[in-house]
Amino acid sequence: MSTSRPPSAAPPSRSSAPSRTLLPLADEAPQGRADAARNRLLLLEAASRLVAEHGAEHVTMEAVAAAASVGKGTVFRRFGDRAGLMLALLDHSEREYQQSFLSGPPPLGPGAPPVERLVAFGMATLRHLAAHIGLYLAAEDCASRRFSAPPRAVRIAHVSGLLREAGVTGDIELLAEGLLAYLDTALVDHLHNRRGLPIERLEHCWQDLVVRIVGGGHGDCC
Amino acid sequence: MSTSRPPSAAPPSRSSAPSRTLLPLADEAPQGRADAARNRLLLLEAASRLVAEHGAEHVTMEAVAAAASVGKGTVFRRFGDRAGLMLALLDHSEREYQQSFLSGPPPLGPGAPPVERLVAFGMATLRHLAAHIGLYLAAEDCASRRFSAPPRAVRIAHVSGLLREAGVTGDIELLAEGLLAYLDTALVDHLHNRRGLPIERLEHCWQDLVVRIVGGGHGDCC
DNA sequence: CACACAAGCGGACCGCGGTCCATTTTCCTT
DNA sequence: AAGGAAAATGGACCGCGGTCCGCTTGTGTG
Repeated sequence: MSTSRPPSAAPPSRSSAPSRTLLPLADEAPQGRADAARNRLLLLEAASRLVAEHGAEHVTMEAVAAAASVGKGTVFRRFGDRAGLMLALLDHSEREYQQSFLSGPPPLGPGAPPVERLVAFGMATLRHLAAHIGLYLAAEDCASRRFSAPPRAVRIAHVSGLLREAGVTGDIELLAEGLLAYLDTALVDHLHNRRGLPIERLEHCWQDLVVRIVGGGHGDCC
Repeated sequence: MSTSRPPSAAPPSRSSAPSRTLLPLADEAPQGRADAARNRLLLLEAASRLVAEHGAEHVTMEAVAAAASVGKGTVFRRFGDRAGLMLALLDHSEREYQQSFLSGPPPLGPGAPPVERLVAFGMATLRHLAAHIGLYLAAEDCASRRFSAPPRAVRIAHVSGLLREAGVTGDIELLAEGLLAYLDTALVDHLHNRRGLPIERLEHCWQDLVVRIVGGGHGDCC
């Protein structure tokens, strides 16, 4: 795992998957051999079908390999591990979601006051998460994969920025972590899917949380 | 897993481990055969030693079984699964920790104003977590084991109660979940052990968080 | 004390994630 | 077109968590 490694392209993990910038980009295989790119597409297609059919949690790597008529080793070479494959499957919608709050129309995107953007961000995130919960759970299952993945970094940066814009004082970075913890995949799954709380209730509480934290932060109330 | 099961004692999971009340209690094996109780002790002792030697993350179930001179099946019969074993190892300190805020001296225990208790609770939790992080991570590794375990229920109830006492209005239950999310095992591990933030900084931000959330809740500032 | 039966035991077995490496394929160079 | 090296492949292999089931052992009963 640390001895000799090819100079570029596909180190331990994904080959052209999420890691270029902060926003993961996966679809194309800009460099590399033709058969590799073709197999990647075959695999994504097969995986997508299997996930749609049986749910992400029941899709094994071997099944994906078989469905794509490809060796098991190839799946791991292309995507690093199970989480990497799931992340690649999420790439499309994750990018759309990210762009919606990074450069989309207000109140989610730039143009609205930061508090409104923050509230809208939570709503969008909760809904995005709920829509793809299976894949996100599978992409974050083991330990602290969820903290190293690019999506989280983007969200942290975004929330931090909005808090700062909103004039919040204090440990912005940790405050952002704290806020974002409320939007944790497993927590949302637990509250919404296991305990049955409607998303609207989670959204409402998010709004409350934001108002309390931001509202108390720049002291314009006393 | 649902066909025929003995009438009492040890269903699928732990035999006499956490589940009696909300506070897990594990040590004794009140009912059951003598050799079972002896093996349970052997196993706990062996597991404890191995964890101390190699860290919880590197201790395999087979190794524990071997170290206790016992069959692998016995480990699973006694503790259900890996998480159950880790939880059993945590039982002692978890009980001490729980009692410290449920019935200990102020400001952690009853007697102090709720906001102070809440702040003290966060400090205690952060320190408790940091002290046993390896075991907690191992006890919560897979998916949403962390939401079903008794410890979490106790903490939620406690935080909810304090919020209510503090006169906070709104969706108390969800606010409690949100606050507690900041004290999530994996998050604390990430911030403290991976990113190197000192516990004091986490504590300070917890205090900030509590003040913002509670302070804005009963409107005595405007 | 003998007996019967449930409770307990252990290790073979399974499935899955992940690794390794001998072989094959692609593509660049001449 | 030929050659060769890097890149890619695939499936045997490993370790670990978890299950199963035939055998052993402790314990209450007559």
